[in-house]
Amino acid sequence: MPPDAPHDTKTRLLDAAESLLASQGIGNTSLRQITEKAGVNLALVKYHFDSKDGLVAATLQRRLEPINSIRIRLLEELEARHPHGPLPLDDILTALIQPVVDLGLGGGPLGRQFLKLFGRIFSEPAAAMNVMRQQMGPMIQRFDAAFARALPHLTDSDMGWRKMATLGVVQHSLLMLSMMDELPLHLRLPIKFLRGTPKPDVVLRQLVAFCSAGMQATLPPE
Amino acid sequence: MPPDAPHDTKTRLLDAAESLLASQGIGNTSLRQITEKAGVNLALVKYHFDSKDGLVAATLQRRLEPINSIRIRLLEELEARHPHGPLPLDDILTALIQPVVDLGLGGGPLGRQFLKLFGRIFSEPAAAMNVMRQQMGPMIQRFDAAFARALPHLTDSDMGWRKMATLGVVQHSLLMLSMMDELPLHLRLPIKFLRGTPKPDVVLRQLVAFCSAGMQATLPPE
DNA sequence: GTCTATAGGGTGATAGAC
DNA sequence: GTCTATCACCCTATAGAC
Repeated sequence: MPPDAPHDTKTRLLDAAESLLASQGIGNTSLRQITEKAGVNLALVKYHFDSKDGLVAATLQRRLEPINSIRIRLLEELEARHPHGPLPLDDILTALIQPVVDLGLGGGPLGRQFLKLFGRIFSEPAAAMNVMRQQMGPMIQRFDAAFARALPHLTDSDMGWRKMATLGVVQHSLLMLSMMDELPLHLRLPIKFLRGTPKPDVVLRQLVAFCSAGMQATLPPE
Repeated sequence: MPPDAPHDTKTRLLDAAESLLASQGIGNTSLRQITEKAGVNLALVKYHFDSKDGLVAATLQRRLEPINSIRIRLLEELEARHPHGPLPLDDILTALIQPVVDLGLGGGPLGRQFLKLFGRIFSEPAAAMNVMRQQMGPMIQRFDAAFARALPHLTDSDMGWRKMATLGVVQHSLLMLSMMDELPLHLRLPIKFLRGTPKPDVVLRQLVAFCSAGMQATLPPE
């Protein structure tokens, strides 16, 4: 237990869980590892979070909620600046991508930890899926109208494919970035073009450019 | 054990492992579950694959190897058709994406199973990473020259970001598609635009269009 | 809120007989 | 190649004292 560990038991459990879940995955992390790292008694997991699933869900929720709040705030500000007519696509994508990139790469190693956990979310089972439904679902739906205003000529189906692809770009790129400092050099094939940790604004610029172009793609005839 | 189960023990273990690893993830699947499903003695895992990690690696390898062989063959055919000058970007992307989509969605439910396992690869720990290095790394490197010929004006760094984003699109979209028939309706937010299983050529067309546009994106000034 | 103690079960690995 | 049996350890959940 580090000397500056928070005194609140719940927070200590969440911090320890976040770090271990990020580096090992959910299935491979035990409550014993978490409580030991937190310097907290095993039984307190049940008292504060009821079960392992409860702790995992709370860990995800703690970070996702503020990120999604900022996303929606940015989107609302954008809508206020453009009350009529089409919305600038790049600005919508920035509202979607900037908060998670900033929180992940802007701060210290804690943010990186969360990026990794976030990158894993879609691959992990039920516990994570519940958070997806509560946190990500409503957020994405909130963006639907904005995307439709920016690209009014797209069918629902075409738009669906493109939103899925956009989420994939964000998810995968952030997972790769978060793994950078822990992969041995010879395993860094997908990101060997990077020297050191990229700055948030560099990441944002690249991801927005790719997704924006993809969103506006012309489908070839069938 | 189904009546048409293969008689080869190794194959039975690989089949059972593939199905269980896909639906539960690596960390949440035990050797006992796998051997029971395979109708095979627990100790035979050690004999044939030495360890759980060995079995997991072999399971991934069995499917990735033929997919990556086809990818490289398609790429070579493309290069033979265009011995000089720029390569058509969409054709490169098709060579990269078509084999995995076809194997995943073209056949029966077995392919779908693999798609899910494949979609999880990047989130799972060391065992999977070894296969990445052996199977995916060389394959992606093989495509590097082709991409450079198609987009000669891109810097190495810009190209790196775009290749990463492209892999993210493929990885994430296929994972979502493979989860379709198992997610409850109310959890299908990211793919609710789909009715039923999409045909491989529809998926290919959408993914190639998005990635192709993203690859050719114009970066805004910093 | 926090603790001890334990129930009840799962885990991967492996020695050694056939 | 296949089996049984077992080792040594890990797991989550929980009852009940403080």
